[in-house]
Amino acid sequence: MHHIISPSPLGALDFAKHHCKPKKLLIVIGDCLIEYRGRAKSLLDWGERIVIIKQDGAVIVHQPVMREPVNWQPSNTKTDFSADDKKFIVNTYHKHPNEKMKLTFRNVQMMMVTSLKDNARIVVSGMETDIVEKIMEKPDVIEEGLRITKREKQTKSGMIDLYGYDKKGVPVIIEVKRSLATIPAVHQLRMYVNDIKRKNMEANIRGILCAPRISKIVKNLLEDYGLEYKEFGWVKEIVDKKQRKLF
Amino acid sequence: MHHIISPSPLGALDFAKHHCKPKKLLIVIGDCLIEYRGRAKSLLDWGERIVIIKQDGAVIVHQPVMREPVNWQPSNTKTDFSADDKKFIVNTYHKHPNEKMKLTFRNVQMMMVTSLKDNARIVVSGMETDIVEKIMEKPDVIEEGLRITKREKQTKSGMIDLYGYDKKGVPVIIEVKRSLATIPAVHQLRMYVNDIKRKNMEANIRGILCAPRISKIVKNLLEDYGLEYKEFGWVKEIVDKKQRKLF
DNA sequence: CCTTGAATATCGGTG
DNA sequence: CACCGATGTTCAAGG
Repeated sequence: MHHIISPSPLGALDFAKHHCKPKKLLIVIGDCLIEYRGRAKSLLDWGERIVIIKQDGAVIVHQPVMREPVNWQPSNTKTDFSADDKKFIVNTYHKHPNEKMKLTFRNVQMMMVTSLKDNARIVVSGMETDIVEKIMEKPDVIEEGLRITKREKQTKSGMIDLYGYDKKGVPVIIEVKRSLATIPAVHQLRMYVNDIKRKNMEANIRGILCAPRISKIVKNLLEDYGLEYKEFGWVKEIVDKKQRKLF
Repeated sequence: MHHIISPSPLGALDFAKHHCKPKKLLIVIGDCLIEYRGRAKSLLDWGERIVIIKQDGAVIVHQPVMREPVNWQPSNTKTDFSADDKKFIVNTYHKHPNEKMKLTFRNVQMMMVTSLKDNARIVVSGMETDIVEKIMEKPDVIEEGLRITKREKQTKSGMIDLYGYDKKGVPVIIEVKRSLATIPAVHQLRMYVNDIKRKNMEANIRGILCAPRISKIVKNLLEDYGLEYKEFGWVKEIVDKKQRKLF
């Protein structure tokens, strides 16, 4: 791990050239102006930010607030450095899509280079897949007597999450949302149901939107279209099952 | 700006307690294990990462690769520190939604505290709003003789982007997508058209999906529902207009 | 490679 | 506060 405090622009360039090799991670903190051009175009006026150039070439720029980076480049971005006696400049280039970002520093507070070792992969649970799996395993959580026959069935209108029959043998289509269900989700479910109705020449098909909660407008839409809502509350049980071995 | 290299766990705690006050920004680089519980649940095994605690309380954790943080907390998160002679521990708590994240460090490479000043706001152009504005200004880019009468009109099914009449006086509904148009977008447009048809007792209403490109499945869907597609090519002109004063 | 949909999405605007 | 849609969304999975 190497670092330098308050280098001059040429000092910063020297540090970058000397230490910043492939597979190294560089952090620069300083006062910069940022121009981006690619899928869109942006300009960010002077201000003090943190810039991280990661070991895979990804570049992220953080202002002192907010979770999101204000500017960035994805993995496999090429970076080069230049300077004169007033400015230290970082240029980044990416292909497919073509994008470039230029950072012009008029002051650098600190730079550091290191190489981090991290082979761990995060394990997350409680997401839509987990909920779908839970319903597959034990369809009674939706409705007594429900049988699931297919998962992620392809239709002309897109993919549906679950397909099966209720205890009376009526076909049931289920769309799962792990958070607040949206209006497009209702339209999507309605299209699924219509497609199946048309295809099977079958008028009696149920569509169920399964989510922890829905807004009033979504509730009304479902009613208008003869669709149903099943609240699938907080998935504590699912999370605990998957995480038992982790914690 | 203060920093410390390779502190012991208790040294790290001392540094954090001494320097980390509100409105300060803290960076910790070290080997840690991370547990998160909130909307979902996650576990990340030991590895070397960069942790940034921002001046608004946001916390982001970056592995040495990828653009996205592996773990995080949003703005207004509370953080506290503790340690024993083996471990340095960072606990973070957030409300609405309730979430907590615990970082356990078994080694710290570096810590630094600073306070960054950045009042700049990024200016981005080339996005959907710009495209909608462009069409408002000069509807001929969509079709000769088109008149736009309303923007972001509220309907029962949601919001539509643009509403107007073609040169023959036929009502036209336009949905704008700045990138690849999705299947839900088609459903949405279809619902808009149906709503207006029903409300106005008017059978002849056109729906146009406006996007730089569409997939085959979306093209087929549009045809099935009697909707239209208008390619709105790369928005260089728009970008240039808005950015002329910036660059 | 392209297409599709999820995300601890995040974030801003509006009622 | 809840709701809604855009994002330079990013990312992984499947065809």
